[in-house]
Amino acid sequence: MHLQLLGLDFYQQPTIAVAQHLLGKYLIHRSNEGKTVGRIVETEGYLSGSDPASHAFRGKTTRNAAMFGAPGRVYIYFIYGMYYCFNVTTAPEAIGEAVLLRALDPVDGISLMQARRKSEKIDDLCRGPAKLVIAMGITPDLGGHDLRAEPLTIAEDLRDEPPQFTATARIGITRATDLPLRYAITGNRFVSR
DNA sequence: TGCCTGATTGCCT
DNA sequence: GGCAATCAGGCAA
Repeated sequence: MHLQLLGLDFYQQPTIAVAQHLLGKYLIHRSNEGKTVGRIVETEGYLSGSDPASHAFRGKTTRNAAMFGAPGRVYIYFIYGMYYCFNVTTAPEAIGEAVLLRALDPVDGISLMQARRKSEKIDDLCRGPAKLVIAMGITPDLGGHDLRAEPLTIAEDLRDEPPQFTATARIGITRATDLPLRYAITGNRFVSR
């Protein structure tokens, strides 16, 4: 597979555009356990100011500080007392916006994903924001990491056509449930729900 | 200080 | 389909 790193300008696009353009891209993590690769098939945008479902809605805090930092970085947060969710920060500094990765198509390192997830089911390895974090071996110490650098990067396969996607309401939130900020590759079997 | 909720998941009925 | 697990942050008192 021929992969090429994304350019910096990618990270300066508006959050909604980034959420859509991340579809079809590859998330690559190299750890001492091995390499895992997943194709992004489902994302959600979280905006600033007008989006009460966003962690950034009430302003910058210790927890969400990464959202207000430089774009193209990792924002990872602890939720429900036991899980982590993985985001890519998007907007310029001081503007708290990010894109949540909700599902991946397992591409490489599948046996490692199965071991981490304690599950053999390919379809279920990365179908869900906390599941993909476990399968990819992403840990909270990667918070703030620059995704242009190892060990965790995002790349594209130039042979890929931009995928068709569907926009729907975001999942698992109780506020701003009307905003169509969830994007999923149309008909993809690895999309959550 | 105390209570409630959450960008979830998996187990139980 | 229902609900427990498990804890940090937000908000009321």
